[in-house]
Amino acid sequence: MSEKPLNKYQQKVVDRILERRKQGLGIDFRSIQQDKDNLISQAKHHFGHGGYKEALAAAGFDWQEIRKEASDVRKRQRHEKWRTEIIQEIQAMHARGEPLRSTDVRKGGETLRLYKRAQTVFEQGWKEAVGAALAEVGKKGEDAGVRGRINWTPEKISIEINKLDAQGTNLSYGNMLADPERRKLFKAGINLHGSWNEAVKATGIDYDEHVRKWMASHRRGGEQELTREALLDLIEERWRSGAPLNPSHKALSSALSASTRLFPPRAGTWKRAVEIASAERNLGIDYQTHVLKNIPNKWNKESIVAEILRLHETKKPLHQNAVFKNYSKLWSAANYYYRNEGGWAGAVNDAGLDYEQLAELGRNQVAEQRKSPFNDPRKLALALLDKEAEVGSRLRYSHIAGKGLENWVMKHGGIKKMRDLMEQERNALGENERLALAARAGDKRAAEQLLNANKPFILLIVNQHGKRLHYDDALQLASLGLLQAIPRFRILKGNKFISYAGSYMRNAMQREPGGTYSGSDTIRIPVYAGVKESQVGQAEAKAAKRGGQLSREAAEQISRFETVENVRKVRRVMSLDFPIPGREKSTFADFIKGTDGTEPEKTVDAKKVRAALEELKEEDPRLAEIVQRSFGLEDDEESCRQIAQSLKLSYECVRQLRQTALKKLGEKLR
DNA sequence: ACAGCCGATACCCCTTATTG
DNA sequence: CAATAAGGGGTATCGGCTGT
Repeated sequence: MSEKPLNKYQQKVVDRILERRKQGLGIDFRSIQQDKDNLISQAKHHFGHGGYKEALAAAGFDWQEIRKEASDVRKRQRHEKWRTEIIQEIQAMHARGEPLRSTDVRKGGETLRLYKRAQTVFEQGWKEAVGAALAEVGKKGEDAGVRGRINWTPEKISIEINKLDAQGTNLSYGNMLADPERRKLFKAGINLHGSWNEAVKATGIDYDEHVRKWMASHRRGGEQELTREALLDLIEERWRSGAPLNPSHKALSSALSASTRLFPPRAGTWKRAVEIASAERNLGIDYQTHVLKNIPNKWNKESIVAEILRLHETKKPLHQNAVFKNYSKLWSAANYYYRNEGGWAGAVNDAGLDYEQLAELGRNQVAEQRKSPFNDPRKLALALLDKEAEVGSRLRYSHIAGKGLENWVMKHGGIKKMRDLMEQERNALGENERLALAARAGDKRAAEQLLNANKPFILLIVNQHGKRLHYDDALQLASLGLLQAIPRFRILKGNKFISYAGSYMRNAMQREPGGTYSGSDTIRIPVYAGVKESQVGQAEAKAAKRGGQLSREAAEQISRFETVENVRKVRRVMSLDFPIPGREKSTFADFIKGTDGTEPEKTVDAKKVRAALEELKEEDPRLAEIVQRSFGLEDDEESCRQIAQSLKLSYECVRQLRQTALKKLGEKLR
């Protein structure tokens, strides 16, 4: 803030500043730099310390203000640019037929980014952006389903109902309920009028009449609404020819609907139709004995009471909503048989229970069930661990900013706190579960460790479920199964990894060998791993030589894998170095399973194994030989088939003998 | 090497709408 | 109605960049 008069150089600088200003150029630091103007260095030179700041002051500008002004300008420019980008993108989305409602675009990913940006650029946010975008193509936001929240009033409901009616929409309860588009209106109608029926009636439409008309006009092609006479004819004819007359019979569907129209009121109309036919045509049908007896009806008061008691014993909620939803047959039966005794409540009371009390209990129970598990911060921490594994890096706020998890995280003190809790929970996990998380996050070594650590378990599963397969195949399938389980494993569910993986392993092996499993699912690896890897390697090398083209020979070698992806996948699995029963003798102990299968991970001292093996040799040298050869204790390990060939036994026989041998060894090691 | 700037993003909190 | 999800506003921090 120099009060001193300016020298001529300084004056020149000030003039240049004013000149820029006059031309509408920016006079903030950045703009000048961007224009490669030497004004800054001039100012520094002539104004000394403080440089440009001083010069600005001398020119009568406040540095802070100029800065702010400039940043505002940039912001405006940026926003202007965004504005067109956003509008273009929305139009493109609209053209692609993608949903434009804020609830849809806010779900995450690119659209969420677009949405947030629209919020900063447009004063009224997303809604305005969509409106502007669609206005350019001559449409309104409503066309894309965008609408604000609706404060429903009876008037609005009536207007909407009238609109739908004019469009020829089926206003029946079932149709409204089924259609998510109309759900809001439907719910609002029920809320404000007590029932949908009332809502429609309040609009001045006769609900029953409407539904009847609609049904009639939408009758499937060719079907004619039966006349009264035709209906009676039909009943008579069926009765005389001995055809079944019970209403559940398929051939009677149109007759049934006609009966509701011809013989109202609705309930029991079929019965009435039959009775009328019987009376007018002198058929002498007794509905009760001739028709109803054909209907397999398990319900009566007794069975209803029994069913209620059964449900009560299994602690199922018995308030009417739950029963209506879960046991609709029981519900309608009870309401029918107890129609004069208080309906469902009457039935429950008849079962000797207190309905009011049960209803209260049931409601509470349901409310409890509905409560999110995340009320427990530890559960939330587990979910976050899963999430972290899913994204594969340290969990950031943006990963959970999808509102659902975010709200819970906030409720429990923010993400920093949750990170601590996550760490605690992680430490409380078992080794397998920790490894599974790491593996899911993309840690190859963790996957490898997981395989190694569970070797005994894999062997156990292979022995139990891989009987129909070549042993080595089974081993590969089982280990693939374990790997498949990794990305789908969720800590939150509270399962042990190994029990979860078990089902994948079993599934993998139980699939038909040679079956058409392709793509990202299981691949069957038919032969010995090392051989296959070298085959694949060779094939790829040859392919590379030919500039990516596989020779016929090479293609044949790998053709079992069907696709290049599968070949790669095989390579990946191989590179995990799955431990085919080892060449190092000391690892053998790992393969002996406990006979009860409860502690497959228990390992045994190698020396003891050797002793046990010697013992076995005494008892049954053939068993010992099979074990030695199949696990390569003396020499290279051999497959069951190889051993079978040299012993002149069948493959299956050798496999069984090996199993027996392992079992015996296991017992000796106890 | 260090400080300051700046835009973007991370983080947080409170209000309001929706849901069951 | 209670529980949950969405809406929307704010401050703090990050990380790239520049000038000293």
